[in-house]
Amino acid sequence: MRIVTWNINSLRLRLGLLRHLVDALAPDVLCLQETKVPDALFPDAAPGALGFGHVARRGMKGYNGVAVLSRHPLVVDEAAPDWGGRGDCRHLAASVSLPGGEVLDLHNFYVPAGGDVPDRTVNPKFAHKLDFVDEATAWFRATGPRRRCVLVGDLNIAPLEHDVWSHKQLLGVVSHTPPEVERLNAWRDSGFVDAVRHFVPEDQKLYTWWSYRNRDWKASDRGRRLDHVWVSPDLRPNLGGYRILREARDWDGPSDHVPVAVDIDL
DNA sequence: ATGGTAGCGGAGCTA
Repeated sequence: MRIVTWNINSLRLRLGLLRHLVDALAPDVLCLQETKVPDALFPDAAPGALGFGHVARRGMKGYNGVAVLSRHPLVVDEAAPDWGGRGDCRHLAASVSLPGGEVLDLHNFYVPAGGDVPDRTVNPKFAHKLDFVDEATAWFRATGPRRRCVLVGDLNIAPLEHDVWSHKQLLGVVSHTPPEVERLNAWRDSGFVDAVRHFVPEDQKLYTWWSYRNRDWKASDRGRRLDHVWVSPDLRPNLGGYRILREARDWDGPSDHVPVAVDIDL
Protein backbone atom coordinates (compact mmCIF):
# COMPACT_ATOMS: atom_id res chain seq x y z
CA MET A 1 0.00 0.00 0.00
CA ARG A 2 1.73 3.17 -1.20
CA ILE A 3 0.37 6.53 -0.06
CA VAL A 4 1.68 9.68 -1.73
CA THR A 5 1.13 13.31 -0.74
CA TRP A 6 1.85 16.21 -3.08
CA ASN A 7 1.11 19.91 -3.07
CA ILE A 8 0.55 20.20 -6.80
CA ASN A 9 0.02 24.01 -6.84
CA SER A 10 -2.82 23.98 -9.40
CA LEU A 11 -4.20 20.65 -10.55
CA ARG A 12 -5.33 21.91 -13.94
CA LEU A 13 -1.99 23.50 -14.79
CA ARG A 14 -0.06 20.34 -13.86
CA LEU A 15 -2.37 17.56 -15.02
CA GLY A 16 0.41 16.31 -17.32
CA LEU A 17 2.80 15.90 -14.39
CA LEU A 18 0.47 13.39 -12.78
CA ARG A 19 1.57 10.92 -15.47
CA HIS A 20 5.20 11.41 -14.40
CA LEU A 21 4.18 10.89 -10.80
CA VAL A 22 2.31 7.65 -11.56
CA ASP A 23 5.24 6.36 -13.64
CA ALA A 24 7.72 7.17 -10.87
CA LEU A 25 5.77 6.08 -7.79
CA ALA A 26 2.63 4.15 -8.79
CA PRO A 27 0.63 5.36 -5.78
CA ASP A 28 -2.31 3.38 -4.46
CA VAL A 29 -3.62 6.56 -2.89
CA LEU A 30 -2.57 10.04 -4.03
CA CYS A 31 -3.41 13.00 -1.79
CA LEU A 32 -3.18 16.42 -3.43
CA GLN A 33 -3.17 19.92 -1.97
CA GLU A 34 -3.58 23.37 -3.51
CA THR A 35 -5.63 21.98 -6.36
CA LYS A 36 -7.03 25.50 -6.89
CA VAL A 37 -10.06 24.20 -8.76
CA PRO A 38 -13.74 24.43 -7.79
CA ASP A 39 -15.49 21.04 -7.75
CA ALA A 40 -17.64 22.01 -10.75
CA LEU A 41 -14.48 22.53 -12.84
CA PHE A 42 -12.59 19.44 -11.59
CA PRO A 43 -11.06 17.46 -14.49
CA ASP A 44 -13.16 14.38 -13.89
CA ALA A 45 -11.74 12.24 -16.69
CA ALA A 46 -8.07 12.60 -15.66
CA PRO A 47 -7.87 10.33 -12.60
CA GLY A 48 -9.49 7.36 -14.35
CA ALA A 49 -7.04 7.64 -17.24
CA LEU A 50 -4.24 7.25 -14.69
CA GLY A 51 -5.81 4.20 -13.05
CA PHE A 52 -7.49 5.93 -10.14
CA GLY A 53 -11.06 4.72 -10.17
CA HIS A 54 -12.06 6.57 -7.01
CA VAL A 55 -11.87 10.30 -6.38
CA ALA A 56 -12.79 12.65 -3.57
CA ARG A 57 -12.31 16.37 -4.00
CA ARG A 58 -13.04 19.54 -2.12
CA GLY A 59 -12.17 22.67 -4.03
CA MET A 60 -12.96 26.34 -4.26
CA LYS A 61 -12.29 29.25 -6.61
CA GLY A 62 -8.73 30.47 -6.76
CA TYR A 63 -7.14 29.08 -3.60
CA ASN A 64 -6.63 25.99 -1.47
CA GLY A 65 -8.40 22.78 -2.44
CA VAL A 66 -7.63 19.15 -1.64
CA ALA A 67 -8.28 15.89 -3.47
CA VAL A 68 -7.72 12.16 -3.00
CA LEU A 69 -7.21 9.89 -6.02
CA SER A 70 -7.37 6.21 -5.15
CA ARG A 71 -7.16 2.76 -6.71
CA HIS A 72 -9.39 1.49 -3.88
CA PRO A 73 -12.92 2.56 -2.93
CA LEU A 74 -13.26 5.71 -0.84
CA VAL A 75 -15.95 6.87 1.53
CA VAL A 76 -15.70 10.56 2.47
CA ASP A 77 -16.33 11.43 6.09
CA GLU A 78 -18.64 14.41 5.69
CA ALA A 79 -18.88 14.86 9.46
CA ALA A 80 -15.27 16.01 9.84
CA PRO A 81 -14.97 19.63 11.03
CA ASP A 82 -14.92 22.71 8.82
CA TRP A 83 -11.90 24.21 10.56
CA GLY A 84 -12.57 27.75 11.73
CA GLY A 85 -15.97 27.59 10.04
CA ARG A 86 -14.47 29.18 6.94
CA GLY A 87 -15.42 26.68 4.25
CA ASP A 88 -11.76 26.79 3.21
CA CYS A 89 -11.34 23.38 1.52
CA ARG A 90 -8.22 22.47 3.50
CA HIS A 91 -9.15 18.97 4.67
CA LEU A 92 -10.59 15.75 3.33
CA ALA A 93 -11.25 12.78 5.62
CA ALA A 94 -12.02 9.44 4.01
CA SER A 95 -12.00 5.70 4.58
CA VAL A 96 -10.15 3.54 2.08
CA SER A 97 -11.46 0.00 1.60
CA LEU A 98 -8.59 -2.40 1.01
CA PRO A 99 -8.86 -5.60 -1.03
CA GLY A 100 -8.57 -7.82 2.04
CA GLY A 101 -11.58 -6.16 3.61
CA GLU A 102 -9.55 -3.92 5.90
CA VAL A 103 -10.24 -0.21 6.16
CA LEU A 104 -7.70 2.59 6.40
CA ASP A 105 -8.69 6.00 7.73
CA LEU A 106 -7.15 8.85 5.79
CA HIS A 107 -6.79 12.56 6.49
CA ASN A 108 -5.50 14.92 3.81
CA PHE A 109 -4.63 18.42 5.10
CA TYR A 110 -3.55 21.74 3.67
CA VAL A 111 -2.58 23.87 6.67
CA PRO A 112 -2.63 27.68 6.22
CA ALA A 113 0.77 29.08 5.25
CA GLY A 114 0.49 31.88 7.80
CA GLY A 115 1.73 34.97 5.97
CA ASP A 116 5.07 36.65 6.49
CA VAL A 117 5.11 38.13 10.00
CA PRO A 118 5.26 35.57 12.83
CA ASP A 119 3.21 37.65 15.26
CA ARG A 120 -0.44 36.84 15.76
CA THR A 121 -1.25 40.31 17.09
CA VAL A 122 -0.36 42.02 13.81
CA ASN A 123 -0.78 39.21 11.26
CA PRO A 124 -4.23 37.59 11.10
CA LYS A 125 -2.91 34.90 8.77
CA PHE A 126 -0.42 33.76 11.38
CA ALA A 127 -3.18 33.73 14.01
CA HIS A 128 -5.31 31.66 11.64
CA LYS A 129 -2.49 29.15 11.20
CA LEU A 130 -1.88 28.71 14.92
CA ASP A 131 -5.61 28.46 15.63
CA PHE A 132 -6.06 25.92 12.84
CA VAL A 133 -3.44 23.61 14.33
CA ASP A 134 -4.81 24.08 17.84
CA GLU A 135 -8.31 23.21 16.66
CA ALA A 136 -7.10 20.14 14.79
CA THR A 137 -5.09 18.97 17.80
CA ALA A 138 -8.08 19.33 20.11
CA TRP A 139 -10.31 17.43 17.69
CA PHE A 140 -7.90 14.54 17.20
CA ARG A 141 -7.39 14.32 20.97
CA ALA A 142 -11.11 14.34 21.63
CA THR A 143 -11.90 11.73 18.96
CA GLY A 144 -8.88 9.46 19.42
CA PRO A 145 -7.00 7.27 19.90
CA ARG A 146 -6.93 5.95 16.37
CA ARG A 147 -5.99 2.70 14.69
CA ARG A 148 -5.16 2.14 11.03
CA CYS A 149 -5.07 5.86 10.42
CA VAL A 150 -2.84 7.94 8.14
CA LEU A 151 -2.61 11.73 8.17
CA VAL A 152 -0.82 13.43 5.29
CA GLY A 153 -0.49 16.80 3.71
CA ASP A 154 1.19 20.14 3.33
CA LEU A 155 1.31 21.04 7.00
CA ASN A 156 3.37 24.16 6.22
CA ILE A 157 5.58 23.66 9.28
CA ALA A 158 9.12 22.23 9.36
CA PRO A 159 9.46 20.96 12.94
CA LEU A 160 13.03 19.72 13.28
CA GLU A 161 16.34 21.57 13.13
CA HIS A 162 17.28 19.55 10.05
CA ASP A 163 13.91 20.00 8.39
CA VAL A 164 15.23 23.38 7.20
CA TRP A 165 18.43 24.45 5.46
CA SER A 166 19.42 26.75 8.33
CA HIS A 167 17.82 26.37 11.73
CA LYS A 168 19.36 29.61 13.00
CA GLN A 169 18.32 31.68 10.01
CA LEU A 170 14.78 30.34 9.94
CA LEU A 171 13.89 30.49 13.63
CA GLY A 172 12.07 33.76 12.97
CA VAL A 173 10.66 32.73 9.60
CA VAL A 174 7.07 31.53 9.38
CA SER A 175 7.13 27.72 8.99
CA HIS A 176 9.90 27.13 11.56
CA THR A 177 9.11 29.43 14.50
CA PRO A 178 8.85 27.98 18.02
CA PRO A 179 5.08 28.54 18.41
CA GLU A 180 4.44 26.69 15.14
CA VAL A 181 6.83 23.85 15.96
CA GLU A 182 5.35 23.39 19.45
CA ARG A 183 1.89 23.16 17.96
CA LEU A 184 2.83 20.75 15.21
CA ASN A 185 4.50 18.48 17.75
CA ALA A 186 1.42 18.60 19.98
CA TRP A 187 -0.79 17.72 17.01
CA ARG A 188 1.40 14.74 16.10
CA ASP A 189 1.49 13.63 19.73
CA SER A 190 -2.32 13.58 19.74
CA GLY A 191 -1.94 10.12 18.21
CA PHE A 192 0.57 9.78 15.38
CA VAL A 193 4.18 8.99 14.56
CA ASP A 194 6.20 10.73 11.85
CA ALA A 195 6.52 8.01 9.21
CA VAL A 196 9.39 9.60 7.27
CA ARG A 197 11.54 10.34 10.33
CA HIS A 198 10.90 6.73 11.31
CA PHE A 199 13.37 5.94 8.51
CA VAL A 200 15.66 8.99 8.57
CA PRO A 201 17.64 10.00 11.68
CA GLU A 202 16.94 13.50 12.95
CA ASP A 203 20.47 14.71 12.23
CA GLN A 204 19.99 14.24 8.49
CA LYS A 205 18.60 17.04 6.32
CA LEU A 206 15.24 16.39 4.68
CA TYR A 207 13.33 18.83 2.46
CA THR A 208 10.13 18.59 0.43
CA TRP A 209 9.84 22.22 -0.72
CA TRP A 210 12.14 24.67 -2.43
CA SER A 211 11.02 28.24 -3.11
CA TYR A 212 10.36 29.42 -6.64
CA ARG A 213 12.32 32.53 -5.71
CA ASN A 214 15.72 30.94 -5.93
CA ARG A 215 17.66 31.27 -9.14
CA ASP A 216 18.89 27.69 -8.88
CA TRP A 217 16.97 25.64 -6.29
CA LYS A 218 19.39 22.72 -6.50
CA ALA A 219 22.56 24.77 -6.18
CA SER A 220 21.34 26.83 -3.23
CA ASP A 221 19.36 23.89 -1.77
CA ARG A 222 17.52 26.14 0.66
CA GLY A 223 14.72 23.72 1.29
CA ARG A 224 12.25 22.97 4.04
CA ARG A 225 10.29 19.83 4.99
CA LEU A 226 6.71 21.09 4.94
CA ASP A 227 4.98 17.95 3.65
CA HIS A 228 4.38 15.12 6.07
CA VAL A 229 3.07 11.59 6.46
CA TRP A 230 1.97 10.51 9.92
CA VAL A 231 0.56 7.12 10.91
CA SER A 232 -1.20 5.87 14.01
CA PRO A 233 1.21 3.96 16.32
CA ASP A 234 -0.32 0.55 15.54
CA LEU A 235 0.96 0.95 11.96
CA ARG A 236 4.57 1.57 12.95
CA PRO A 237 5.52 -2.12 12.52
CA ASN A 238 3.88 -2.04 9.08
CA LEU A 239 5.98 0.83 7.72
CA GLY A 240 7.82 -0.48 4.67
CA GLY A 241 9.73 2.49 3.30
CA TYR A 242 9.56 6.07 2.13
CA ARG A 243 10.58 8.21 -0.82
CA ILE A 244 10.90 11.96 -1.36
CA LEU A 245 10.75 12.49 -5.12
CA ARG A 246 13.36 15.25 -5.38
CA GLU A 247 13.55 14.86 -9.15
CA ALA A 248 10.00 16.24 -9.41
CA ARG A 249 11.34 19.71 -8.59
CA ASP A 250 13.04 19.61 -12.01
CA TRP A 251 10.00 18.50 -13.99
CA ASP A 252 8.87 20.87 -16.72
CA GLY A 253 6.76 23.53 -15.01
CA PRO A 254 7.26 22.12 -11.52
CA SER A 255 5.37 22.62 -8.29
CA ASP A 256 7.51 24.14 -5.56
CA HIS A 257 6.69 21.02 -3.49
CA VAL A 258 7.76 17.46 -4.37
CA PRO A 259 5.78 14.25 -3.74
CA VAL A 260 6.39 12.24 -0.56
CA ALA A 261 5.58 8.52 -0.57
CA VAL A 262 5.26 6.06 2.32
CA ASP A 263 4.70 2.31 1.98
CA ILE A 264 2.57 0.51 4.55
CA ASP A 265 2.37 -3.28 4.53
CA LEU A 266 -1.30 -4.15 4.98
C1' DA B 1 16.66 45.29 4.62
C1' DT B 2 15.13 43.87 0.30
C1' DG B 3 13.65 41.18 -3.48
C1' DG B 4 13.32 37.30 -5.67
C1' DT B 5 8.85 33.66 -8.63
C1' DA B 6 4.37 31.46 -9.35
C1' DG B 7 -1.08 30.82 -9.87
C1' DC B 8 -5.53 32.70 -10.31
C1' DG B 9 -7.99 35.89 -12.81
C1' DG B 10 -7.92 39.68 -14.93
C1' DA B 11 -6.23 43.80 -9.77
C1' DG B 12 -4.50 42.17 -5.98
C1' DC B 13 -4.30 38.40 -3.01
C1' DT B 14 -1.99 34.19 -1.56
C1' DA B 15 1.91 31.47 -1.26
